[in-house]
Amino acid sequence: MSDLLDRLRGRGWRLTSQRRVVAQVLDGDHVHLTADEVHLRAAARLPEISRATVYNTLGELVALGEVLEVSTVGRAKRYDPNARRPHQHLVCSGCGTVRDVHPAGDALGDLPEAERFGFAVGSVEITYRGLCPACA
Amino acid sequence: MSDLLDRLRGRGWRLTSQRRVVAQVLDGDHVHLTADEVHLRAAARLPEISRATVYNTLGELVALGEVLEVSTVGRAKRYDPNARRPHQHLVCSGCGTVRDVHPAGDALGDLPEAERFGFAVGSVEITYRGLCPACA
DNA sequence: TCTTGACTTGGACGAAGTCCATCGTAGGAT
DNA sequence: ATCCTACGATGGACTTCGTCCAAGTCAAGA
Repeated sequence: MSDLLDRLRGRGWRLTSQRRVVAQVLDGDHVHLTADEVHLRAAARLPEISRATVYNTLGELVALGEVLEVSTVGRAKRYDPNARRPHQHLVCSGCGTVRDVHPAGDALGDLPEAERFGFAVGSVEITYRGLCPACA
Repeated sequence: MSDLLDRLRGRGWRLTSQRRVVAQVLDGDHVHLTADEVHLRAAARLPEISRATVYNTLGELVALGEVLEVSTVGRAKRYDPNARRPHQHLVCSGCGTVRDVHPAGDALGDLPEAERFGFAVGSVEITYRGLCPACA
């Protein structure tokens, strides 16, 4: 965790108490929180932190590549602090729960040259959708 | 197109002029429209159509599997009328252009049983990201 | 043609997220 | 140790995207 704070300081970040708290919340456990949940947990430690600051900080962490945005259909974005090990996501269509998964194939390689339309393809994002045991 | 209307009638849909117009708009050209764009185009043919009806109709078409929701990063959902042939999307990180692509692998099969956490996995959504020739 | 319940309407409502003017403070300068 | 100041925080208004609802309308079967 202090690793993260160190990296941020190394990039010229001012270490405000707000940013420290947001970083701590994200590092706390490996869940996929919405911005609102991050705000809730951050406010437990620093009651006066504002929503705008949480949004700003999350946006900056995403821009720095320290945190990933998980695109969800029709729900609030979720933030994934596990940006360092590549993985994909399994999303419950019922409750929105997100789990990290590690499929076997090579999706990038599976896209034939003829299908790339001259694009410089850099990444693949795979989302598996289904119902979790509780929602089934 | 009348194929689509036939299928919908076969499923017990009442064929209202509003539903007809939305179906026509979606069938018109193979683009990836937002709900608002669908409403705009539908209103060109049937000026008094309401936003609520467009949302309802799109939701029903998605539920019936006639249209796909494309998850976009942080913007409005897009609706893809090309639901009959399975395909994935190639998105330009520069300008946002979306192209349909057809990768070779079997992404669903690539997710090991041990990685499914008891979920009933039903679909995979793959998004390739990169820069199109114009943006590169 | 009549009837009826499915469909549509528009406006209020709500959730998620952005913007902005103003205030506060981290951290370098002295 | 204190001062300065630009960067960051604040909170409330605003925007965007979408849902809900009560009341009115109409497609299609009897």
